[in-house]
Amino acid sequence: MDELTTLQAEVLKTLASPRRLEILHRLAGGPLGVGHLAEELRLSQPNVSQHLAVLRAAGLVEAERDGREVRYRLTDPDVMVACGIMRGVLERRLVRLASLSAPRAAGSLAS
Amino acid sequence: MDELTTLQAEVLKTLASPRRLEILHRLAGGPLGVGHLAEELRLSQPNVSQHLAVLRAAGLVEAERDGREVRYRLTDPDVMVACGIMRGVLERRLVRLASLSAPRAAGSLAS
DNA sequence: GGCACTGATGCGCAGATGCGCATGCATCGG
DNA sequence: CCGATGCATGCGCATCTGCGCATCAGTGCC
Repeated sequence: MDELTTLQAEVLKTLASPRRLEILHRLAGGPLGVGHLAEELRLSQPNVSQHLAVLRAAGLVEAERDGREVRYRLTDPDVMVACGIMRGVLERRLVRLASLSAPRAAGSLAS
Repeated sequence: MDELTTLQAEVLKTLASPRRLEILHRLAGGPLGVGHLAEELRLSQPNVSQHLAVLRAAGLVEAERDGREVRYRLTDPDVMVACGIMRGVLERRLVRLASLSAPRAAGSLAS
């Protein structure tokens, strides 16, 4: 029905991978080559390349040749802002879970 | 490696469905019963129920019985804020695509 | 208790995804 | 031209997901 919703689901599906999230986080610090990413993330080069292809197809990253290397960079940093908000929510959730199992250790001030 | 990243990927995977996104958007307007959702979204009741179960497992919604009905509501509205940001990005992207195919009709002011 | 209503669950199939692995393609140096 | 480097692609398999359908379970009314 709503095309925007469909598109958003596609993008979210692309983001819904720990490896791709890691890749994006690295790219948030600046453009990087495939080999560099593969080394830092301890992943095989083909694997990283595939994930980057997926991210590129979703329009989340852009590629640019620089000599023999191919530099990838974030297309739209705002996406990472959205991810950051979500991370904040999840962090709070983890803290909450931790304080439930050990109330006197954490934020029991609230009660 | 990073547990937060893994958790985030799980949540994103849960969000990566047009139907679930629609459900969340409806719930953003207030708690609703399963049948109500199914009717509005033109989906079968079992289907909606399954999606709600998935959303509940991810901690995105919470359920509460009210008589025979089961009211579902958003656990954390901030998640929808993140979704909103992403929607904004995608909207802009769609506009950009439209203006590329018909430059004189849209935001050609920029040039 | 019996019945109607509302929601949850089990099952099976079709389609999609992620991964490792081997291989193909482009670029640069000799 | 040839080898080396850096990246992309194709393939096959194991796994997962979403959906429809039928059925089960909880609740309230009579």
